[in-house]
Amino acid sequence: MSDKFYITTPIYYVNSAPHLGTVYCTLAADTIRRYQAMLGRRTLLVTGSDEHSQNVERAAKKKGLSPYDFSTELAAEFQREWNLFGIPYRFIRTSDPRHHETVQWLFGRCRANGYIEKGSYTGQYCFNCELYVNDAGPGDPCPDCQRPTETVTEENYFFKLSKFEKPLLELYEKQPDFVVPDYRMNEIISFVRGGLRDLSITRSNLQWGIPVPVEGHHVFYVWFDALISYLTAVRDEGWWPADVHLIGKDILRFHAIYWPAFLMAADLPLPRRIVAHGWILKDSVKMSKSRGNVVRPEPLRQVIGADPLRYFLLREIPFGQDGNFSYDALITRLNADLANGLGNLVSRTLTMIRQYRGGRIPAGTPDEAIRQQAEETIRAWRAAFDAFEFHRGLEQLWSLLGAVDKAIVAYQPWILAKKEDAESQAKLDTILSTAAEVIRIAAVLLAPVMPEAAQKIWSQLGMAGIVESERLDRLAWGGLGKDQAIGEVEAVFPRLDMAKTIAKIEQIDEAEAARIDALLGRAPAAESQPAWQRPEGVPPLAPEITIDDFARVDLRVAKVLAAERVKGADKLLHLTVDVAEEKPRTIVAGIAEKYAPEELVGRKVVIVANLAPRKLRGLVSQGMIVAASLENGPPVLVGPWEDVPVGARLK
RNA sequence: GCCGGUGUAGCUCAGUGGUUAGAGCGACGGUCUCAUAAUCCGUAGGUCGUAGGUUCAAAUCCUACCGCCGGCACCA
Repeated sequence: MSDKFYITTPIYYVNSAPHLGTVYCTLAADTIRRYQAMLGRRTLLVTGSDEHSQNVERAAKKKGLSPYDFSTELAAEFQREWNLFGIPYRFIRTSDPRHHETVQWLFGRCRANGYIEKGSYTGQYCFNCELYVNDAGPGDPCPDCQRPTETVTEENYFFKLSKFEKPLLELYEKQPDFVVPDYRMNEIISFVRGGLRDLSITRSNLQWGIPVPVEGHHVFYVWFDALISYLTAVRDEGWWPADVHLIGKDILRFHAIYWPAFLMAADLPLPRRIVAHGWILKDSVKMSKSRGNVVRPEPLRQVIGADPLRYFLLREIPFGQDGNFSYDALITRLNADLANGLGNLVSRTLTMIRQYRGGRIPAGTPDEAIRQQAEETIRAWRAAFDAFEFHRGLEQLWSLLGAVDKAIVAYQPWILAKKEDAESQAKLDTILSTAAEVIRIAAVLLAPVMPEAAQKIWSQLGMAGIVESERLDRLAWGGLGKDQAIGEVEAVFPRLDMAKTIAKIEQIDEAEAARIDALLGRAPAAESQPAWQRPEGVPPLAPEITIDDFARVDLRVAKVLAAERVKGADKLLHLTVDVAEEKPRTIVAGIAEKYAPEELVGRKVVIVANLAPRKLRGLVSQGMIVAASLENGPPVLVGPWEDVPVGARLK
């Protein structure tokens, strides 16, 4: 087993400020790092900022800053957040000259090994998403943002990803836990089995990026930039390879396929594991800027504290799965588990020790059942944390705490205290020392999850030193000092009032939202009247066109003669339509989810009649049906209000 | 359409062949008093998605179907 442990979070895109999702990932990484440190390893957590992109260029311009200065402000915002959360980290910025060097160096190695090739590429590009849209035709909208794509031809450098199909599959086979959870590993395997295409890794249409060391104006594609920061951060220091790349499930493919392929091409060691977590949903709905339901972390931290938030996120959400966040669930769980559970147990135990034993933890014979359960809990905790199943470890520990609460009631120490016989006094010593010992063990186990609270409990128990310098691999029953004097007793987890707590969070959130808008250079919401907001699902207007542009589009009224489902496709209908031509046309339309074939026959619809034919599922579609829809909404067919002969042109 | 997962008490989930199917939370009733209106006890009566099948015995294995989730394909 290695004595070092290097973990990374993604480097976060400076397009937005930290939100609950990034905080979740970073807190989890911090917990894993602390856990590993308590196993005696040298540890390092790297996080950072991903700064090169056209979006950043644009946002900076809007704010009147250079991309670098804009990014500097945002990078500072991230660092500030991690500082406030008490997370030790090393921060890497992609704009750092050291990083530029590393990327160019890696490019050089891949090239020298024959895995880089020059080629040209023509495709539909979405400037908003900075993505090529596979298989899109001219004028097609972007699948993600619905904005129109533009036809772009670039001479680019390609990474020969296709050569790594086999090596990657061998890697996955040899290391089935390369990707965690296992169902994500399966997804990756089946994706790679489906074949890999070479990857264009340079762009010539932006400036704000890392220059490719060749003639021309190329910069590197974001993924042949961002991923490499994991390497830049620790070059020549012996930390590489990373032990864990902790990421969100949305960027798994880049980490599990591209990244190992880049490293193989450059003859470098591969990271040991890619661990993908799920998304946090707000009230069961995905968080997004357009929905305006993004949860800002600062108000939560300020009102309930970093530790309780850490506990909630790791306990409530089975790691790897999507999880739900709501104020109600948060406060309910914190009150139940932390205030009523752990906090109250510490409080009642220490109070009894003070009242019945003068503030000294008596040396007693342990309660055997509790001792056994405690030792089992330590084992289970280790197993759960090694497998990134934090919620299971926490669950186990809490059932131990519950057992202690039950035992206290069974022993009735308040009655024992009033009896003077030796047997009663011995029993009193047993329950008090047993409870105190469990609390000591809990403090050590919890230290990676709630470092501050664990330290408080540790000190209240009268333990000397720093709880995090304890070794989890040596943790066992019986670590209390003889006749140890306890410290000052104080509530560690105050009970939260649901309504007041939520009100406080929302109040702080208002100011925080405004501060972040200003930081990102977004229009500040006018004070008197709220800024107009585009209704959900309504896409922004396409760029202006002239009448001539419009005249090039030939829209015609057509009548559906026949309709049937297309085999092997959910969304496609095969339509035969009459457009007053010599022969009826075939049109393949993606409306099968909304319209049954039989209800279409005989209807008059509008088609784009002069669209270049396109092959879909083996059928040649000669045109496109006009339908209206919101983003991701069902299409609604458009037809004439009054009857009009087929073949009529729309102008 | 293909691949994978999943469907268990109001909620979140545990339970991979064998006594009357469990936990936590929430709710209701009761209790102790060491404790943060905490703890503890009891109650809540869930066709274990549906229909078949295998078996002495199935929530647990098999088949089909339905719902949901994810990936891919496909579309807009």
